[in-house]
Amino acid sequence: MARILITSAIPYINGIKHLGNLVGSQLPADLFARYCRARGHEVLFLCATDEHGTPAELAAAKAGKPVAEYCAEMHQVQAGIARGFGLSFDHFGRSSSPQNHRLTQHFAGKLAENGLIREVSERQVYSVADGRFLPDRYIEGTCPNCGYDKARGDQCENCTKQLDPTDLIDPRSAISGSTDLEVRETKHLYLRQSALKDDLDRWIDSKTDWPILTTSIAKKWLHDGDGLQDRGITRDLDWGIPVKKGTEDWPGMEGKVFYVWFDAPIEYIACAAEWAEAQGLDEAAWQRWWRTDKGAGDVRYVQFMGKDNVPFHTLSFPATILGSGEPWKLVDHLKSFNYLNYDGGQFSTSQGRGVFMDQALAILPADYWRWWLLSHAPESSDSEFTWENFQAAVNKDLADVLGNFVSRITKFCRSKFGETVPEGGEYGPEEVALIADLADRIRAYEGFMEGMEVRKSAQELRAIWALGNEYLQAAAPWVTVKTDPDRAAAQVRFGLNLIRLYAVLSSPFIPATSAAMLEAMRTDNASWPGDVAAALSALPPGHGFTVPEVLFAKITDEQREEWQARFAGPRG
RNA sequence: GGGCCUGUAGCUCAAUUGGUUAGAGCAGAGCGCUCAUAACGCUUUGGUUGCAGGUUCGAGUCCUGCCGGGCCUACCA
Repeated sequence: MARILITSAIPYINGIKHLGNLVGSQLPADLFARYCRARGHEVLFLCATDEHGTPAELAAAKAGKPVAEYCAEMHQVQAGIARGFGLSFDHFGRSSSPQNHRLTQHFAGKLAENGLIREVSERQVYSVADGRFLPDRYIEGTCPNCGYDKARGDQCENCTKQLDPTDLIDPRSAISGSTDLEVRETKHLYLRQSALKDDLDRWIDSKTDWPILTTSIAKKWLHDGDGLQDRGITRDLDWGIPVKKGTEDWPGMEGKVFYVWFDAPIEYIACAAEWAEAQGLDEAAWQRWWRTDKGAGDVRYVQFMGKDNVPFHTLSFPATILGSGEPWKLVDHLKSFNYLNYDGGQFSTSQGRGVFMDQALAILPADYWRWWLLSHAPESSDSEFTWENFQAAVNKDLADVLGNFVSRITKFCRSKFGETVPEGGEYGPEEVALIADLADRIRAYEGFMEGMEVRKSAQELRAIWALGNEYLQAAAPWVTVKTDPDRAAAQVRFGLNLIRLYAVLSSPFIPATSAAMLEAMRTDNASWPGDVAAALSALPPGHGFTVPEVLFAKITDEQREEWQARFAGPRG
């Protein structure tokens, strides 16, 4: 039994996430966590909301609420939706937790002790009307290069020229539109990532089995231009973790907070501390997952995220950990995903384009979405959601191949033998042959799941389902029942046992349906089929069952057209 | 501008890392079955692997150029 620590990139607090966000981190992480648990491993699966930063402050202001209150509410909303999707976090924490405050300040203190923090005085744009410093992207003006009047302070979206906010003609605040801007001197802390460049480089080089997407992004940042740059880790904001050196004040940094990208990954650790506290456990309980000197030596740590998060997880966060000089666990495997597009364009939170998690759940049960998203996960390149593809794939895979299999065998049994696993007959050569085929495919499925090859896993699982229909077609119990009732009884018994087997194998993908299948079979035996022959005798003759409701109703053309129209425009 | 990824059947994707005749699922066609959600099974039609060159006994795979799509480029997160 292995010990596996799993984290999903933590979703930002300013609103409900769309399906593209879900498929890039939380959902595949949940698939892996459920699989690892099903295999009997000890798993700690953590996620949280990422609550700091300018967008959170602005979203709260827009909602007319204090930012702390807004974040607390949105955390509850996101937690509820996560439950709705069956995301099996051991804990869903908050980056604003007291635990994260302490740990973030602790790491900053250690980094300072080790000479890896430097103070930098810089000049930044301050908006008098907004009462705040403005990040470059929150300053708008006319592009000096092309004359576009909505150029942002970091780059002109029209001509793509890189800009400095002071380059803009007639600059204004993107928040309030105010032109009452001035440049003020302010002091910030920088993490000396450049000093850790060689350590990080060697570490990345040792990760030969990571996705190319992951290592190429890391390499680019390490070697591009002058190499890895130091990064500012503080901001002039109200909402965030106050800058402290461990538990001590940091002279000159009063009123400043840590930058969200400094404290967000540390929340992975703090979340474990939150989990322990919520479980009534002591410090040692979470440290054995995170401190290699306190029991985490045998932990395998896997992270899941979209490609946009890769630099922070391959460089910034490892720099924080390595730089602390303390024996914290570094990530062992980093699974990154491309983007899911929506009907010819990108999903967009800011533009309200696509299907959002709450809307998805309002339309269909989570398992429909889980199956489609995972079986189309954007692993090798960006992938695309279309309603036609969604309807066709879900109807075929879930309703026809799996759902109908369960229907045909349970209903046939009920009509010929009653709602009891029939007695009589024995498994013959056909069943033995199928057991061998199943075993081959199950072993392949395990290999793909362990390798986090999501699409291939789904493909293999579907092939396993299809074997059931092939078997029934060949066995034809509706024929043998007339000539050789014992033979028919054995065939039906085999088919009913396949339902239980499928429930177990499918549980990482479609947990709610798997549970319904086990319930219909009136069993709580969800043990993984190491011995496939034994697994197919788990339900003995005489065992009662229930014919379940249709597991997956088909998506009709009318529904699809209605949804297509409803989600064509921006979210209302 | 620079870097990285990507282009394979009508659609969505594979191809053991340079090795026989490029494979699956869906959609299409034909046949079979009648237990089942008009479901299932079997058979089958689809390819000049974006284009043009090159290296090699051999290229979807490596190199060069061109065309298209995407991402990143460090103060959104």
